[in-house]
Amino acid sequence: MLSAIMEDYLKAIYYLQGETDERVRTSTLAEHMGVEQPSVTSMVKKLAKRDFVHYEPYKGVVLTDTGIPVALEIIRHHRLLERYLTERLEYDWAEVHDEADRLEHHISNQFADRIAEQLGNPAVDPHGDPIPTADLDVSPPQSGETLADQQVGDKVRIERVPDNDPDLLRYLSEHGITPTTVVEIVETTSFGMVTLDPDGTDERVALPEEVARSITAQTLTGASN
Amino acid sequence: MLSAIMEDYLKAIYYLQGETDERVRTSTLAEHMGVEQPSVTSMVKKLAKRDFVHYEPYKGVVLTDTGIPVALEIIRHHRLLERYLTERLEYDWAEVHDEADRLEHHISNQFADRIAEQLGNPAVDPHGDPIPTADLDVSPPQSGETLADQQVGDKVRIERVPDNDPDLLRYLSEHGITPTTVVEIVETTSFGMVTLDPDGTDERVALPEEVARSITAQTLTGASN
DNA sequence: TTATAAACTTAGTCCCGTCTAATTTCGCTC
DNA sequence: GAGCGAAATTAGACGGGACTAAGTTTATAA
Ligand SMILES: [Mn+2]
Ligand SMILES: [Mn+2]
Ligand SMILES: [Mn+2]
Ligand SMILES: [Mn+2]
Repeated sequence: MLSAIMEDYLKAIYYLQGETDERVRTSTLAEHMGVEQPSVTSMVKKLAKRDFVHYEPYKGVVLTDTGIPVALEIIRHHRLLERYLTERLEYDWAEVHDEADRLEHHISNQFADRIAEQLGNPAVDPHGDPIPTADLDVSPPQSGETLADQQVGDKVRIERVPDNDPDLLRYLSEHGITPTTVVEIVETTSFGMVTLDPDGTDERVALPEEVARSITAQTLTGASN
Repeated sequence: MLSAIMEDYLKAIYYLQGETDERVRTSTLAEHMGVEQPSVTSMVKKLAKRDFVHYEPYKGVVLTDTGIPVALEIIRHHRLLERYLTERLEYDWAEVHDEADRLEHHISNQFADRIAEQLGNPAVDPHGDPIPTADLDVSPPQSGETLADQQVGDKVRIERVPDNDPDLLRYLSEHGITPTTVVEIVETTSFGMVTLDPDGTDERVALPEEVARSITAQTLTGASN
């Protein structure tokens, strides 16, 4: 009916168009999928012919109302699998992404619903990303803020971390940083380094600003308090 | 590395060549895979070039020592998944086959080992088929006998049932026939009907001889006792 | 307003796994 | 050992998804 590859394209388009429904450019999609641009052009034409995306040559693509639920279904599968693997099959949160990225295309909705039930219908995956419900409602991001937006002295609660970099995930969990962790910003430098103090420990954790910008967090108290 | 389709061919060849290492003919394989003969010829050439099978034109194929472990790995995945789905995710034994037949190609060995561990390394799947161990040892069939080989009055213990016919599986479980069930043969007819009495109940269960021949069973006591 | 670089699409090729139609080989009977 | 039907193979095509090379379009900036 719809190949695993096509599903990955739809998922990527969903992710890249973000909240703002921006058109996703061929080059962006090519970069993200790890293929050359002509492969993308050829694929988006097929997706457009089957009405999963609006495609305007030279302008990019946007998901249609047909495409969105397909993307959300796959995302639901992915995040439920990640949660199930970590909670029930003793996977480390750094390992789950690749396994989930394959299996998401091959489990039935029944399978997804069963593991959701086993887990008590969790709202978020191990990286803090929201899990769409069975009828594909997805909660909006709690805040748009990232660790890079903070001032020295701010205390913030980590919301979500990127899920596709095992090394980073291992580093973060080794230093006690996971979603719901509270950290204080202890230093920011002009050359792009952010230093954190997790939870009231004395440990310092340093992150490049680009990484800090990929971690979202909710402000608890400002430096002014 | 090896496509899901190729894995299914190898699994089919393993199944069809059976214990006896008979050559599997193109037509048999085509029938079993639900494809036309030229598709099989073309595929077995590819498998032969990659040394998974010995192929002799017009004579058929046999798995090589390279091909056998690949087939066994997939069979291990399949049967572990069936067991996991029935035991942990509330699937009915009639439903598990199709889900397992897809997922078997996409779970990692790590995933398989984890669910095996969760289940306590079971020896058989829900249909009574042996599950190869992590190092791919597979126990030989307990006996070669089937329900069609029995005499009236014999008591036998059901060993394994075919796993790919949901209607049959539903029928059997509704009438209390599963692996390890003990049944008595109460009637066999010249026109190919076998009637059973499960376990000491008064219920009669009738099966066509062809179906009876697909169910293996171990003789407990003969009519002469 | 036009030149130029970057982005994008088109054209053509390849491998995969399937198909139909045509041909060859096998195995058996006479 | 010739003939014949069944089984298998070869030939050629197609859709999926990728690639490289070549040609367009767009955006930008002189
Ligand atoms: Mn994927
Ligand atoms: Mn995740
Ligand atoms: Mn399969
Ligand atoms: Mn089975």
